[in-house]
Formats: sequence, structure tokens, C-alpha cells
Amino acid sequence: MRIGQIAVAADVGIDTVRFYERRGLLPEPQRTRSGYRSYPPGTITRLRFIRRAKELGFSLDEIGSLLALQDTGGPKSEVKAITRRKLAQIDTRIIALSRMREVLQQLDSECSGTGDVRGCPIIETLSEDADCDEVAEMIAVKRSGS
Amino acid sequence: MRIGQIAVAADVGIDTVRFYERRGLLPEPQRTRSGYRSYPPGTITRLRFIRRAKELGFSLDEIGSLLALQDTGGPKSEVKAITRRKLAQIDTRIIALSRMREVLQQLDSECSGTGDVRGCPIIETLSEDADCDEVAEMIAVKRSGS
DNA sequence: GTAAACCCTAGAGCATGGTCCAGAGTCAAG
DNA sequence: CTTGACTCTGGACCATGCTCTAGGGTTTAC
Repeated sequence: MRIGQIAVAADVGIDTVRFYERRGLLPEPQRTRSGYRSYPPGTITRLRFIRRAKELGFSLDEIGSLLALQDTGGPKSEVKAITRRKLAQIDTRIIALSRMREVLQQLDSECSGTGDVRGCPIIETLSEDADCDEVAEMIAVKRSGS
Repeated sequence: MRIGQIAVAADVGIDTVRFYERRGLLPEPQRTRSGYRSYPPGTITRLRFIRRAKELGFSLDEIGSLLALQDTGGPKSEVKAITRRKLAQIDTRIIALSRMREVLQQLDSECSGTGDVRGCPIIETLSEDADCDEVAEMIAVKRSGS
């Protein structure tokens, strides 16, 4: 199959296929006499693998490791380790976002939304000359004050 | 105050200060005869404002809008609108991450972690020739099967 | 007076994940 | 035989938020 067909079948752009090849996620395919890439049908599965892994939050480098493990028949333990690391990263991000959410929601609820910006709790909180560097401390302040 | 002092006081890099100036987050400061930037002390507060807003997830463009509203005494309603949009974005991201988390945790729990990669549920799920494009569908499958 | 520490500019480079471009060759249909 | 669709290459470009470099000038302390 030629690159255009592969791209359509896997629902990715042609440039993306070539990009993945450069990144080492796809092996270099055979070429026709005129230099066109010629792919085996399994490439579609591989491209879908990449897409699903991206949906789960894996970076292209991580996906490369996963594919290498699949190609070489590496140990399940490594796949599991990569998965666990990703899980931990996701947890960290969720926690950070939840903290932001909490502060923003508090600020939003405190702001009347009418009149000019003078006295706006959102702006004022951001302008505070506090010593705190951390959102965590802002949360603490907001909590004790409410 | 000179740029180095400002940068130390606000705990950001010198290059960052100049970068914010180019981005329009800081007004162009006065210059000494020799061309050195000379800042009023209020700049430190402004830099801290930027840092806190970043901690809350605002992009530099959004922070620019917030600062402009502060500078011009714009309406609270606009500040509130920006905050609400950010809140919605954060919610969207949390939901997406939670979905990823759920799938990954399910896959992790199904994988024994011993032996080679053949039969690894993580790899196999990613390789599936399913019609589904969405993580959501993978979740549905995993749920009904468990 | 000289050396260290500071400042200036324009522009490149980093990481991420592509996307697009020019200029050229190839292939299939009519 | 020509037209249009497809493919090739290398490299530039997008957004984000810095960070660093080269090649200068300035200021300060000794």
C-alpha cells in the first residue's frame, strides 16, 4: 500500500506518517523502483496503536518504547512500568488542575461581576504582595477566610 | 531599579522580564542615559501577578488581557468571563485526564507484569483493530467486561 | 586603570507534535 | 500525449514560554 492509502486507512495525515518514520515509530518501508514508500497492511494497526496510545496520554517517545517492547518481545514488566509512570504523571496533573480549579472557583464566587475592576477579588488576589509563592497557600488563606 | 534587581525581587529570570516586555505584559520602562532599563518598584508586583496567574493556569495572552483590564479599569464582568472560561477549560482537561486514568488503571490491573510481552493486555488493547476512535468506547468495553 | 559584574541587541534554540512548502518526479485515465 | 492526482526530498513554520548566545557597551569596586 502506498502512503496515501495507509494514511486514509489509519486516519492520519500523510505528513504524519513520514514524521513518525523520522521519529522511529515506523520502520522504513520498502520502496518501489521509483522510490515510493510501499507499506504492509500491518502498518495501519501500528498507526492506530500510536493514536490510541496518544489518547491515553503517552508521548511519542513513550509510544516508541512501547512499540520497541512489542517488536522485540520485551518483558511485560517494562510495559507495566511505563504505564505506572504515566498513571502517576496523570495523577499529578489532575491534582494540580484541581487546586487551580478550587482557587478559581472561590475567586469567581467572590466577584460580583458588576462595576469596574476596582475591588475585584480576582485581580486583587493576583496583585497581593504576599510572601507565598504557592497556590496552596492561596487556597489556605481563602479557606480560612470563608 | 535595574532589570537584574527587579528579576531577583520578583524571582524570575532577567530574560523572562525582557520577554514579557516584548509580549506586551510589561510596559516599556524608562532608560538611563546609557540605555539601561529603569523600573519603578511596582513592576515587582506586576511580575508576581503574572506568576500567580500562571500558577492558576492562565496563558500569557490571558494574563495580558487581565493586566490590560487592570490598567484601564475595565469591567469586572470581563475578568469574570475570563475566569469562567479558564474554569471550563480546566474542567475539560480534568475530565479527559480522569478518563485516561481510568483506562490505564484498568489495563495496569489486568497485566500480570511477568513474562514477555505476548498476551500483555496493555499492548493488546492498543493494538486492537477496533472501529472505536474514542477512549470513551474503550472505557465502555472495559467496564462491561469487568 | 583594570577586572568583575552588570547591561544591551537581535536572533537562535529547546521541547512537543505535527503541518506545510517548493520544486521535482511518477503514474493512471482519457 | 497531456492532465491531474499522487509521491518524493529537505527544510521552514505553527504555538507556548522561555532560555541562551554572540558580540558588544557600562558601571563599580579595588
